[in-house]
Amino acid sequence: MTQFVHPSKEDITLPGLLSALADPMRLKIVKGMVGEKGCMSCCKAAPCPDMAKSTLSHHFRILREAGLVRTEKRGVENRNTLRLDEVNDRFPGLLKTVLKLADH
Amino acid sequence: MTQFVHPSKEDITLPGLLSALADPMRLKIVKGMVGEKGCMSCCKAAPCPDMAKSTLSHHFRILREAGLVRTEKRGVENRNTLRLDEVNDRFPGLLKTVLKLADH
DNA sequence: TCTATTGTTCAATATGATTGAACTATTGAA
DNA sequence: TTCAATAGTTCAATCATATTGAACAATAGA
Repeated sequence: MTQFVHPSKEDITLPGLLSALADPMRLKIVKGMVGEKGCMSCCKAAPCPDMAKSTLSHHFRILREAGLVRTEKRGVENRNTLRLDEVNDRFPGLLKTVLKLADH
Repeated sequence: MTQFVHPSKEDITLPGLLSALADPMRLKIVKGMVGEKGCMSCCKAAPCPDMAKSTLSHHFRILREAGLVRTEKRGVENRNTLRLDEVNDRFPGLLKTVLKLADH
């Protein structure tokens, strides 16, 4: 059984968030999750089909450990939810600003 | 003679900025430069006196290449200026948001 | 039960960070 | 002008992190 580790809201840090969002792949994943109302399987969230499964898994782990994403196992796939309220509560305006600028 | 390489405003990228700001040392440097009206020598900007000179030099190179800082040689020391207007012009609100949240 | 699907973990390699040592360039004083 | 002090850069070595293929685990459905 795989257990997912999520930081509590208080343990979310600004460097952790920025570092997680600084990767183009992960930024696309997060953007995609906002579009899909914050819930997505790992495969659906993949911004690039050529990316190795293990790399994708690694990126989701970074997003989890940064506190951006909550992962739950649902059947055969993972259900990933953006921790929007918690992140906004701790760092107001950050996600909104970054995601707005992420278009180009 | 040492020549400093700075990206043009158009070449500043969001991942580059986020990645540069994701490091606690560099975030402190940038914060310090805002407090000092955007101009500072490398030594003065050091957030930690125990840090090796070469590490500090490396951090300033990252900040330069991200487009956050402009470095000019002035006598024996370097004059580092925050490229506030250019960064704000290209990614409006980003610096303000990040720096406001950087306090804690 | 057998197979396909979804994702994790592991080991190996490649890429980036950190530091001490050596070097360059400027300033100021003898 | 020569010498030492100051401020940073560059280089090479070491250490940490990212990336990927291969093997594995767990669930769903035939």
